[in-house]
Amino acid sequence: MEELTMEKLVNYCKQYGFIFQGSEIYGGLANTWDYGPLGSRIKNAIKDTWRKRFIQERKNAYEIDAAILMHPRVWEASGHVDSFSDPLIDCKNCKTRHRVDNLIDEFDPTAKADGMTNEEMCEYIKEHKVPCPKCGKSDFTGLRQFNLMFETHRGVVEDGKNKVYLRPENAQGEYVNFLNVQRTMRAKIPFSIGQVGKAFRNEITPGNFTFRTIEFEQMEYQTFCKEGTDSELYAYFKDYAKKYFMDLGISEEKLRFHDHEKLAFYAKEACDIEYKFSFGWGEINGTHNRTNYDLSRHQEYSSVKQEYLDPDTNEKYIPYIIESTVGCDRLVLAVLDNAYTQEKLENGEIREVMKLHPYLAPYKAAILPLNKKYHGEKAEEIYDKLKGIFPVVYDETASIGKRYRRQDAIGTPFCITIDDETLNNNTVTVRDRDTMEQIILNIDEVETYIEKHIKF
RNA sequence: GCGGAUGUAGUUUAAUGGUAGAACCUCAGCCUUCCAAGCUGACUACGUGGGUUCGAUUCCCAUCAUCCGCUCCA
Repeated sequence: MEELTMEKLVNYCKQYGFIFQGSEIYGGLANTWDYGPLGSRIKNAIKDTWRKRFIQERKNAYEIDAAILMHPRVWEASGHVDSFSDPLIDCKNCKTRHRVDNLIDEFDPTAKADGMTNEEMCEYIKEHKVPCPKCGKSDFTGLRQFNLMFETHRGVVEDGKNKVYLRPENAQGEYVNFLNVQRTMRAKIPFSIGQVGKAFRNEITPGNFTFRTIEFEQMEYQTFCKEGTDSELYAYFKDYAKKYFMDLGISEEKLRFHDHEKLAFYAKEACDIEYKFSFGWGEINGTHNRTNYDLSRHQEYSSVKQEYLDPDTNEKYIPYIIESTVGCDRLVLAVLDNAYTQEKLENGEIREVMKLHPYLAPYKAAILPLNKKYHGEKAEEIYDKLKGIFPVVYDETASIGKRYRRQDAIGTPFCITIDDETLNNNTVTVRDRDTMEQIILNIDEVETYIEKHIKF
C-alpha cells in the first residue's frame, strides 16, 4: 500500500472537501487553511468531544469564551511583550540565528546589552567584531525584531498608545477570569476553567499543512490548585489527555509522551503528547505545571489580589495552575492522518477509507436508492426523517458500488440502500463502512441502530 | 528566515517560441444494478506580475504558493 505523505493528505483533503488552501484564488496566503463542508464538521465534532471529556464529565470544570483582544497590560504581565519580541540576527556564514543581547552578554558581560537600543546593539556588534559562537566569524545580517504577536490598533489613529494584540495564547483569558468564575460558580479548589478558541502567532515557519498555522484553535483548560497537589494533578492530566486521543480512535503506537528538558521560565514541569505524523513526531497536547507564576504576575500588574481563601483552613494563597492544551487543528490533522486507510478488496482493487470515529464522521449515513427505480418518495421519506436527527447525505448518481466508495472516502459509517424490499416490506439494507457487512433493518429501527453506534 | 525541488483542469500528467492532448473525477443521457462496469456527450488548466519577442504556457527576472531539509516555536 502506498505511504500517506503529507502532500497526498493535502490533496485528499482538497479533493473531498475537508480542507482548502486559504485565499486560494489569489495564490494562497501561507500557513492559512480553510475548512470545507466536511472538514468543519469534523472539527466541530472534535470540539464537542473535547467539551464532553474535559468540561462536562469532570467535576468543577467550567467553560468560558473570553475576548481575543485583551488589555495590553495582560501581555506585559504574561511575559509575551518581552519574550516574544527578541531582537535576532543571523550569521551569514553558518546560517545560525542568535539573540543579539545574548551575543553581547557572552562577549562581554560588563557591556550591559539590556540597556541598549536595537541600533546600539548592532553598532556594538560591528564595532567590537563580536564573533558567531558557532563558526567564529563576525558576519551578521541586519537586526530583525521578531514579535510573534499580531498587532492591531483600536480607533482610527495608529499610534503606540492604542495598540492591541491578537492573543497568542488563550490561557490568559482564564487567568484574568479566575476570580469571576470562582465567585460566581462558587468553585472550590481544585477547579478548572477551559476555553475553545482561536489564537494567533506571527511565525515565519514552514507549515506542514495545518500543523503550524498563523491562526489556530486551542482547546485548553487551566486547573487552579493548591501548591503540593500540583504534581499529582499534572501527572493525572497527562494520562487523561492520552486516553482522550485513544478514545477518538488514534492508535496508541502513534502516540508518545515527550518530557521537556528545557523548561520555560514559568514552568515547573512540562510534557507534550506527540503524534506520529508523516513528517515526524509532532506535538498535539501540552501539559504544563505553571506554578503560581501567572496569577502572581497578574496580581502584581493589576494590583488586584489573586488569592483564594481556603474554607477548610482559612488560609489565603495564590493557586498553582496546571495547564492542559490540545491544538484543535493539529488534532483534526492527526485524526485524518490516523483514519486514512487503504484496503485491498477481494477483486484486487484498492478502496480508500476514512476510518473516522463515527461521532466525527461528517455524515452519519448515506441514503442510496439502489437504482433509478427506487428514486423518489420512499427514499426521500427516509432521508427527510433521518436528517432531523443527525447529518445524512442523499446520493442517487452512478452505480451502487461507486457510491459506497464515495462514502468510504469521506468516512460515512453507514450506507442505507433502498430496494424492492423497502417498497414491499419496509426494510432497508444497512452497510457498515469498516466491515462492509450488510444487515436488513426495518425502517423504524434504523434511527435507533445508528444512534447507538455514533456515540462518543 | 536559509538551502534544494516544483508550479499545465478537482486529481495525475503530455506536448509546444505560433495559447494546449489525455486519463481519472464531476455532471447529463442510454444501458446495467449491492461494492469504482460499458457507451455517448458536456464542463474545467498553462499560479501571479514584469521583461525579451511580431508572438511566451515554453526563454529570462521578480513574486506568490506548495513539498523536502534546516531554523524557529517564551
